[in-house]
Amino acid sequence: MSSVSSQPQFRYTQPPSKVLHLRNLPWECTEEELIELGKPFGTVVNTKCNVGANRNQAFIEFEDLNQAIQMISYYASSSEPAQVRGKTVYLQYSNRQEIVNNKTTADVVGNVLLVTVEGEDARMVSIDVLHLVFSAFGFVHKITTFEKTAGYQALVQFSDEETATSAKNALDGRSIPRYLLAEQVGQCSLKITYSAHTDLTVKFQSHRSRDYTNPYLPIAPSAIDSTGQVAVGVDGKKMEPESNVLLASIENMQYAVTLDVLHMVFAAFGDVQKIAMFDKNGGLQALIQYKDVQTAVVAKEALEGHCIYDGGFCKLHITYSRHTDLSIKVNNDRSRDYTMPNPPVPMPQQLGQNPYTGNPQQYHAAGGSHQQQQSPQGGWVQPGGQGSMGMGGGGHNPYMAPPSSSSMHYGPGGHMPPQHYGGPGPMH
DNA sequence: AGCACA
Repeated sequence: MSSVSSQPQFRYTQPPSKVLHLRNLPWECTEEELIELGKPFGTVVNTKCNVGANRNQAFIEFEDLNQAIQMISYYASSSEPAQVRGKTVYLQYSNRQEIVNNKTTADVVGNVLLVTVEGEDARMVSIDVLHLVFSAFGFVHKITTFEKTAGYQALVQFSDEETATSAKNALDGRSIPRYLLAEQVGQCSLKITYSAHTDLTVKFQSHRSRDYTNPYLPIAPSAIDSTGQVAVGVDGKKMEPESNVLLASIENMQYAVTLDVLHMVFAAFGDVQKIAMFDKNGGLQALIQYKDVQTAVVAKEALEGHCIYDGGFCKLHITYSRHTDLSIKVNNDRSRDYTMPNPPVPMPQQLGQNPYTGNPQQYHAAGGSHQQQQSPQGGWVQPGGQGSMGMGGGGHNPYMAPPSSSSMHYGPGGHMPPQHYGGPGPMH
Protein backbone atom coordinates (compact mmCIF):
# COMPACT_ATOMS: atom_id res chain seq x y z
CA MET A 1 0.00 0.00 0.00
CA SER A 2 1.43 3.32 -0.96
CA SER A 3 -1.23 5.80 -0.16
CA VAL A 4 0.74 8.97 0.62
CA SER A 5 4.10 8.35 -0.92
CA SER A 6 3.31 9.87 -4.25
CA GLN A 7 1.78 13.04 -2.82
CA PRO A 8 3.42 16.16 -4.19
CA GLN A 9 5.02 18.44 -1.64
CA PHE A 10 2.29 21.00 -2.03
CA ARG A 11 -0.41 22.12 -4.37
CA TYR A 12 -2.02 25.43 -4.86
CA THR A 13 -5.10 24.06 -3.24
CA GLN A 14 -4.69 21.79 -0.31
CA PRO A 15 -7.45 19.61 0.94
CA PRO A 16 -9.00 21.17 4.01
CA SER A 17 -7.42 20.65 7.36
CA LYS A 18 -8.00 22.19 10.73
CA VAL A 19 -4.29 22.97 10.62
CA LEU A 20 -3.33 26.06 8.66
CA HIS A 21 0.08 26.79 7.32
CA LEU A 22 1.10 30.45 7.58
CA ARG A 23 4.04 32.04 5.83
CA ASN A 24 5.66 35.41 5.46
CA LEU A 25 5.30 36.02 9.15
CA PRO A 26 7.31 38.75 10.83
CA TRP A 27 10.41 37.77 12.75
CA GLU A 28 9.75 36.07 16.02
CA CYS A 29 6.03 36.06 15.66
CA THR A 30 4.57 34.96 18.95
CA GLU A 31 2.01 32.35 19.71
CA GLU A 32 -0.21 35.09 21.09
CA GLU A 33 -0.21 36.90 17.77
CA LEU A 34 -1.20 33.73 15.98
CA ILE A 35 -4.01 33.04 18.38
CA GLU A 36 -5.17 36.61 17.93
CA LEU A 37 -5.21 36.13 14.18
CA GLY A 38 -7.29 32.99 14.33
CA LYS A 39 -9.63 34.01 17.12
CA PRO A 40 -12.33 35.61 14.92
CA PHE A 41 -12.87 32.27 13.23
CA GLY A 42 -12.75 29.87 16.07
CA THR A 43 -10.63 28.47 18.83
CA VAL A 44 -6.95 27.96 18.22
CA VAL A 45 -5.96 24.87 20.13
CA ASN A 46 -2.36 24.67 19.11
CA THR A 47 0.31 26.61 17.31
CA LYS A 48 3.79 26.15 16.10
CA CYS A 49 6.00 29.16 15.52
CA ASN A 50 9.36 29.71 13.94
CA VAL A 51 8.94 27.09 11.29
CA GLY A 52 11.05 26.78 8.18
CA ALA A 53 14.55 27.78 7.34
CA ASN A 54 13.79 31.43 7.85
CA ARG A 55 11.62 30.72 10.84
CA ASN A 56 8.97 32.94 9.39
CA GLN A 57 6.35 30.29 8.98
CA ALA A 58 3.92 28.83 11.47
CA PHE A 59 1.02 26.49 11.95
CA ILE A 60 -2.18 27.05 13.78
CA GLU A 61 -4.61 24.36 14.60
CA PHE A 62 -8.27 25.05 15.15
CA GLU A 63 -10.51 23.12 17.40
CA ASP A 64 -12.73 22.29 14.48
CA LEU A 65 -12.24 21.86 10.75
CA ASN A 66 -15.05 24.30 9.99
CA GLN A 67 -13.25 27.06 11.80
CA ALA A 68 -10.22 26.57 9.64
CA ILE A 69 -12.38 26.56 6.55
CA GLN A 70 -13.99 29.81 7.66
CA MET A 71 -10.66 31.50 8.06
CA ILE A 72 -9.38 30.35 4.69
CA SER A 73 -12.62 31.27 2.99
CA TYR A 74 -12.71 34.68 4.57
CA TYR A 75 -9.27 35.70 3.46
CA ALA A 76 -9.70 34.11 0.06
CA SER A 77 -12.36 36.67 -0.73
CA SER A 78 -11.24 39.51 1.49
CA SER A 79 -9.76 42.66 0.07
CA GLU A 80 -7.66 42.95 3.25
CA PRO A 81 -5.09 40.22 3.58
CA ALA A 82 -4.38 38.57 6.87
CA GLN A 83 -1.76 40.60 8.69
CA VAL A 84 0.51 40.33 11.67
CA ARG A 85 2.16 43.54 12.74
CA GLY A 86 1.17 45.08 9.45
CA LYS A 87 2.83 42.34 7.46
CA THR A 88 0.76 40.33 5.02
CA VAL A 89 0.52 36.71 6.07
CA TYR A 90 -0.28 34.01 3.54
CA LEU A 91 -2.54 31.18 4.64
CA GLN A 92 -3.35 27.77 3.34
CA TYR A 93 -4.45 24.45 4.65
CA SER A 94 -1.61 22.44 5.97
CA ASN A 95 -0.88 19.12 4.43
CA ARG A 96 -1.12 17.59 7.88
CA GLN A 97 -4.15 17.07 10.00
CA GLU A 98 -2.73 18.05 13.34
CA ILE A 99 0.16 19.85 14.85
CA VAL A 100 2.53 17.45 16.44
CA ASN A 101 2.74 19.32 19.66
CA ASN A 102 6.39 18.84 20.35
CA LYS A 103 7.02 22.09 21.96
CA THR A 104 10.73 21.89 21.77
CA THR A 105 12.86 23.46 24.41
CA ALA A 106 13.59 26.11 21.83
CA ASP A 107 10.07 27.43 22.32
CA VAL A 108 10.07 27.49 26.07
CA VAL A 109 11.08 30.89 27.28
CA GLY A 110 14.07 30.93 29.58
CA ASN A 111 16.91 33.08 30.77
CA VAL A 112 19.54 31.16 28.82
CA LEU A 113 19.86 31.51 25.08
CA LEU A 114 21.23 28.94 22.69
CA VAL A 115 23.10 30.88 20.06
CA THR A 116 24.29 29.37 16.84
CA VAL A 117 26.90 31.40 15.05
CA GLU A 118 26.60 30.85 11.33
CA GLY A 119 29.04 31.71 8.62
CA GLU A 120 32.28 30.56 7.08
CA ASP A 121 34.28 32.10 9.87
CA ALA A 122 31.87 31.49 12.71
CA ARG A 123 34.62 30.03 14.81
CA MET A 124 36.52 33.28 14.57
CA VAL A 125 33.90 34.95 16.74
CA SER A 126 35.46 35.07 20.15
CA ILE A 127 33.64 34.72 23.40
CA ASP A 128 34.55 38.32 24.10
CA VAL A 129 32.76 39.49 20.99
CA LEU A 130 29.72 37.48 21.97
CA HIS A 131 29.87 38.97 25.42
CA LEU A 132 29.99 42.44 23.97
CA VAL A 133 27.10 41.80 21.64
CA PHE A 134 24.82 40.33 24.29
CA SER A 135 25.80 42.75 27.02
CA ALA A 136 23.90 45.41 25.14
CA PHE A 137 20.73 43.93 26.58
CA GLY A 138 21.71 43.41 30.15
CA PHE A 139 24.24 41.82 32.41
CA VAL A 140 25.53 38.59 30.95
CA HIS A 141 26.17 36.13 33.73
CA LYS A 142 27.88 33.33 31.91
CA ILE A 143 28.79 32.18 28.44
CA THR A 144 29.88 28.78 27.30
CA THR A 145 30.75 27.88 23.75
CA PHE A 146 31.01 24.51 22.11
CA GLU A 147 30.98 22.67 18.82
CA LYS A 148 28.05 20.55 17.87
CA THR A 149 26.75 19.14 14.68
CA ALA A 150 24.79 22.35 14.41
CA GLY A 151 28.12 24.15 14.26
CA TYR A 152 29.61 26.69 16.56
CA GLN A 153 27.21 27.40 19.39
CA ALA A 154 27.11 29.33 22.59
CA LEU A 155 24.90 29.37 25.64
CA VAL A 156 24.40 32.87 26.96
CA GLN A 157 22.94 33.25 30.43
CA PHE A 158 21.04 36.32 31.48
CA SER A 159 19.54 36.95 34.87
CA ASP A 160 15.97 36.66 33.69
CA GLU A 161 13.71 35.67 30.84
CA GLU A 162 12.83 39.24 29.96
CA THR A 163 16.41 40.23 29.30
CA ALA A 164 17.06 37.06 27.39
CA THR A 165 13.97 37.61 25.31
CA SER A 166 14.88 41.17 24.43
CA ALA A 167 18.31 40.01 23.34
CA LYS A 168 16.81 37.15 21.38
CA ASN A 169 14.29 39.34 19.64
CA ALA A 170 16.86 41.91 18.72
CA LEU A 171 19.64 39.60 17.63
CA ASP A 172 18.07 36.49 16.17
CA GLY A 173 18.86 36.33 12.49
CA ARG A 174 21.08 39.38 12.66
CA SER A 175 24.73 39.56 11.77
CA ILE A 176 27.48 40.45 14.13
CA PRO A 177 28.54 44.02 13.38
CA ARG A 178 31.53 44.17 11.11
CA TYR A 179 33.52 46.44 13.33
CA LEU A 180 33.60 43.77 16.01
CA LEU A 181 35.24 41.29 13.70
CA ALA A 182 38.70 41.10 12.27
CA GLU A 183 39.18 42.33 8.73
CA GLN A 184 39.36 38.98 7.02
CA VAL A 185 36.48 37.42 8.90
CA GLY A 186 33.40 36.91 6.81
CA GLN A 187 29.85 37.62 7.81
CA CYS A 188 28.62 35.82 10.88
CA SER A 189 24.95 35.69 11.73
CA LEU A 190 23.22 34.55 14.86
CA LYS A 191 20.42 32.07 15.20
CA ILE A 192 18.96 32.14 18.63
CA THR A 193 16.60 29.91 20.54
CA TYR A 194 15.95 29.46 24.21
CA SER A 195 17.91 26.86 26.03
CA ALA A 196 16.40 24.61 28.64
CA HIS A 197 19.25 25.53 30.95
CA THR A 198 18.72 28.04 33.70
CA ASP A 199 22.16 28.12 35.24
CA LEU A 200 25.28 27.17 33.38
CA THR A 201 28.18 25.45 35.04
CA VAL A 202 31.43 27.21 34.36
CA LYS A 203 34.43 25.70 36.09
CA PHE A 204 37.13 27.86 34.57
CA GLN A 205 37.54 31.11 32.81
CA SER A 206 38.80 30.12 29.44
CA HIS A 207 38.49 31.04 25.81
CA ARG A 208 35.51 28.72 25.71
CA SER A 209 33.65 29.62 28.85
CA ARG A 210 33.28 32.56 31.15
CA ASP A 211 31.53 33.31 34.38
CA TYR A 212 31.20 37.06 34.66
CA THR A 213 29.65 36.80 38.08
CA ASN A 214 32.72 35.23 39.60
CA PRO A 215 36.01 36.96 38.89
CA TYR A 216 37.75 34.70 41.35
CA LEU A 217 37.12 31.64 39.27
CA PRO A 218 40.38 29.99 38.32
CA ILE A 219 41.67 30.70 34.90
CA ALA A 220 42.07 27.61 32.82
CA PRO A 221 45.67 27.12 31.80
CA SER A 222 44.49 26.92 28.26
CA ALA A 223 42.66 30.19 28.41
CA ILE A 224 45.21 32.29 26.64
CA ASP A 225 45.49 31.46 23.03
CA SER A 226 47.11 34.56 21.60
CA THR A 227 50.43 32.84 21.17
CA GLY A 228 48.77 29.63 20.10
CA GLN A 229 50.81 27.65 22.51
CA VAL A 230 48.09 25.83 24.31
CA ALA A 231 44.87 24.44 23.07
CA VAL A 232 43.78 21.76 25.42
CA GLY A 233 41.47 21.33 28.29
CA VAL A 234 38.83 23.82 27.51
CA ASP A 235 36.07 22.77 29.77
CA GLY A 236 38.34 22.52 32.68
CA LYS A 237 38.15 18.81 32.29
CA LYS A 238 41.67 18.45 31.17
CA MET A 239 44.51 20.79 31.83
CA GLU A 240 47.95 20.89 30.43
CA PRO A 241 50.35 19.07 32.69
CA GLU A 242 51.50 21.26 35.49
CA SER A 243 55.15 21.66 36.21
CA ASN A 244 57.43 23.34 38.67
CA VAL A 245 59.09 25.03 35.70
CA LEU A 246 57.30 27.82 33.90
CA LEU A 247 57.92 28.99 30.39
CA ALA A 248 57.37 32.70 30.14
CA SER A 249 57.35 34.52 26.86
CA ILE A 250 57.34 38.23 26.81
CA GLU A 251 55.19 40.05 24.35
CA ASN A 252 55.49 43.67 23.34
CA MET A 253 58.92 43.92 24.88
CA GLN A 254 59.46 47.61 24.40
CA TYR A 255 61.86 47.74 27.30
CA ALA A 256 64.58 45.45 28.43
CA VAL A 257 63.68 42.66 30.79
CA THR A 258 66.65 41.48 32.75
CA LEU A 259 67.24 38.35 34.70
CA ASP A 260 66.89 40.34 37.88
CA VAL A 261 63.58 41.77 36.86
CA LEU A 262 62.29 38.31 36.15
CA HIS A 263 63.64 37.01 39.40
CA MET A 264 61.96 39.79 41.29
CA VAL A 265 58.67 39.17 39.61
CA PHE A 266 58.64 35.43 40.01
CA ALA A 267 60.22 35.31 43.46
CA ALA A 268 57.14 37.00 44.80
CA PHE A 269 55.47 33.61 44.80
CA GLY A 270 58.18 31.49 46.29
CA ASP A 271 61.79 30.53 45.95
CA VAL A 272 63.02 30.71 42.43
CA GLN A 273 65.64 28.06 41.97
CA LYS A 274 66.77 28.74 38.46
CA ILE A 275 66.11 31.02 35.57
CA ALA A 276 67.26 30.63 32.01
CA MET A 277 66.54 33.26 29.40
CA PHE A 278 66.79 32.76 25.69
CA ASP A 279 65.61 34.20 22.42
CA LYS A 280 62.96 32.42 20.49
CA ASN A 281 61.20 33.52 17.35
CA GLY A 282 62.54 36.99 17.74
CA GLY A 283 61.12 37.29 21.22
CA LEU A 284 62.42 36.73 24.67
CA GLN A 285 61.49 33.67 26.63
CA ALA A 286 62.53 32.44 30.01
CA LEU A 287 62.28 29.26 31.98
CA ILE A 288 61.66 29.81 35.66
CA GLN A 289 62.11 26.93 38.02
CA TYR A 290 60.42 26.67 41.38
CA LYS A 291 61.01 23.96 43.87
CA ASP A 292 57.49 22.69 43.60
CA VAL A 293 54.56 22.59 41.29
CA GLN A 294 52.21 24.35 43.66
CA THR A 295 54.27 27.51 43.69
CA ALA A 296 54.51 27.48 39.93
CA VAL A 297 50.76 27.10 39.62
CA VAL A 298 50.14 30.07 41.85
CA ALA A 299 52.69 32.19 40.02
CA LYS A 300 51.34 31.24 36.65
CA GLU A 301 47.77 32.03 37.50
CA ALA A 302 48.75 35.32 39.05
CA LEU A 303 51.04 36.49 36.32
CA GLU A 304 49.56 35.13 33.13
CA GLY A 305 48.57 37.88 30.79
CA HIS A 306 49.86 40.62 33.03
CA CYS A 307 52.43 43.21 32.10
CA ILE A 308 55.68 43.94 33.80
CA TYR A 309 55.40 47.58 32.95
CA ASP A 310 52.35 49.74 32.91
CA GLY A 311 51.08 50.55 29.49
CA GLY A 312 50.88 47.05 28.18
CA PHE A 313 54.62 46.66 27.86
CA CYS A 314 56.33 43.37 28.40
CA LYS A 315 53.23 41.28 28.70
CA LEU A 316 53.80 37.85 30.12
CA HIS A 317 52.48 34.67 28.65
CA ILE A 318 53.12 31.70 30.80
CA THR A 319 52.80 28.03 30.19
CA TYR A 320 54.11 25.02 31.97
CA SER A 321 57.40 23.77 30.72
CA ARG A 322 58.08 20.11 30.25
CA HIS A 323 61.32 20.60 32.13
CA THR A 324 61.51 19.75 35.77
CA ASP A 325 65.10 20.65 36.47
CA LEU A 326 67.00 23.18 34.44
CA SER A 327 70.61 22.66 33.78
CA ILE A 328 72.36 25.96 34.32
CA LYS A 329 75.90 25.74 33.08
CA VAL A 330 77.02 29.16 34.01
CA ASN A 331 75.67 32.06 35.94
CA ASN A 332 75.54 35.09 33.73
CA ASP A 333 73.10 37.75 32.68
CA ARG A 334 70.91 35.21 30.91
CA SER A 335 70.88 32.29 33.25
CA ARG A 336 71.30 31.72 36.90
CA ASP A 337 71.13 28.98 39.44
CA TYR A 338 70.05 30.51 42.71
CA THR A 339 70.61 27.29 44.57
CA MET A 340 74.34 27.30 43.95
CA PRO A 341 76.25 27.66 47.23
CA ASN A 342 78.45 30.49 46.08
CA PRO A 343 77.16 31.83 42.89
CA PRO A 344 79.67 34.11 41.33
CA VAL A 345 77.08 36.68 40.60
CA PRO A 346 77.33 40.37 40.86
CA MET A 347 74.81 42.41 42.71
CA PRO A 348 71.82 43.02 40.59
CA GLN A 349 72.44 45.73 38.15
CA GLN A 350 70.58 48.88 38.37
CA LEU A 351 67.19 48.37 36.92
CA GLY A 352 66.98 51.61 35.12
CA GLN A 353 64.89 50.53 32.19
CA ASN A 354 61.62 51.67 33.49
CA PRO A 355 60.28 53.92 30.83
CA TYR A 356 58.46 56.15 33.22
CA THR A 357 60.37 56.53 36.40
CA GLY A 358 63.72 55.08 35.64
CA ASN A 359 63.52 53.02 38.76
CA PRO A 360 62.31 49.56 39.37
CA GLN A 361 59.65 50.52 41.84
CA GLN A 362 57.15 50.77 39.08
CA TYR A 363 56.83 47.09 38.84
CA HIS A 364 56.42 45.25 41.98
CA ALA A 365 55.30 41.83 42.67
CA ALA A 366 51.73 40.87 42.76
CA GLY A 367 50.22 39.04 45.62
CA GLY A 368 49.04 41.63 48.04
CA SER A 369 51.81 44.17 48.08
CA HIS A 370 50.71 47.30 49.80
CA GLN A 371 53.84 49.19 50.43
CA GLN A 372 54.34 51.01 47.25
CA GLN A 373 51.20 51.04 45.34
CA GLN A 374 51.50 53.43 42.54
CA SER A 375 48.49 52.28 40.71
CA PRO A 376 45.13 51.21 41.99
CA GLN A 377 45.71 47.67 40.88
CA GLY A 378 48.91 47.27 42.74
CA GLY A 379 51.09 47.75 39.74
CA TRP A 380 49.95 44.92 37.57
CA VAL A 381 48.28 46.15 34.52
CA GLN A 382 45.11 44.36 33.70
CA PRO A 383 45.53 42.07 30.79
CA GLY A 384 44.38 44.04 27.88
CA GLY A 385 42.08 43.26 25.04
CA GLN A 386 41.52 39.66 24.33
CA GLY A 387 42.00 37.40 27.22
CA SER A 388 40.76 40.03 29.57
CA MET A 389 39.13 38.37 32.47
CA GLY A 390 36.94 41.25 33.28
CA MET A 391 38.10 41.31 36.83
CA GLY A 392 39.57 44.10 38.71
CA GLY A 393 36.58 45.49 40.45
CA GLY A 394 36.46 45.78 44.16
CA GLY A 395 40.15 46.27 44.64
CA HIS A 396 40.61 42.68 45.51
CA ASN A 397 43.46 40.77 44.19
CA PRO A 398 42.08 38.27 41.75
CA TYR A 399 44.82 35.84 42.41
CA MET A 400 45.99 34.11 45.49
CA ALA A 401 48.66 35.57 47.62
CA PRO A 402 51.63 33.29 47.68
CA PRO A 403 52.57 31.72 50.97
CA SER A 404 54.62 34.30 52.72
CA SER A 405 56.76 31.75 54.47
CA SER A 406 58.37 30.45 51.38
CA SER A 407 58.64 33.75 49.62
CA MET A 408 60.84 35.54 52.06
CA HIS A 409 64.07 33.69 51.88
CA TYR A 410 66.25 33.49 48.90
CA GLY A 411 69.08 31.25 48.05
CA PRO A 412 72.20 31.15 50.12
CA GLY A 413 73.51 34.11 48.22
CA GLY A 414 70.84 36.16 49.85
CA HIS A 415 71.74 39.18 47.87
CA MET A 416 68.34 40.56 47.21
CA PRO A 417 66.31 41.36 50.24
CA PRO A 418 62.86 40.84 48.91
CA GLN A 419 61.43 43.60 51.03
CA HIS A 420 62.95 46.03 48.60
CA TYR A 421 60.62 44.88 45.95
CA GLY A 422 57.39 44.96 47.75
CA GLY A 423 57.13 41.26 47.72
CA PRO A 424 54.21 39.63 49.35
CA GLY A 425 54.10 39.85 53.05
CA PRO A 426 51.44 39.68 55.62
CA MET A 427 48.70 42.10 54.89
CA HIS A 428 48.29 44.89 57.33
C1' DA B 1 5.98 33.37 0.08
C1' DG B 2 5.39 27.16 -0.20
C1' DC B 3 5.01 22.53 5.37
C1' DA B 4 7.48 21.24 11.35
C1' DC B 5 9.91 16.52 14.36
C1' DA B 6 16.54 16.37 16.79
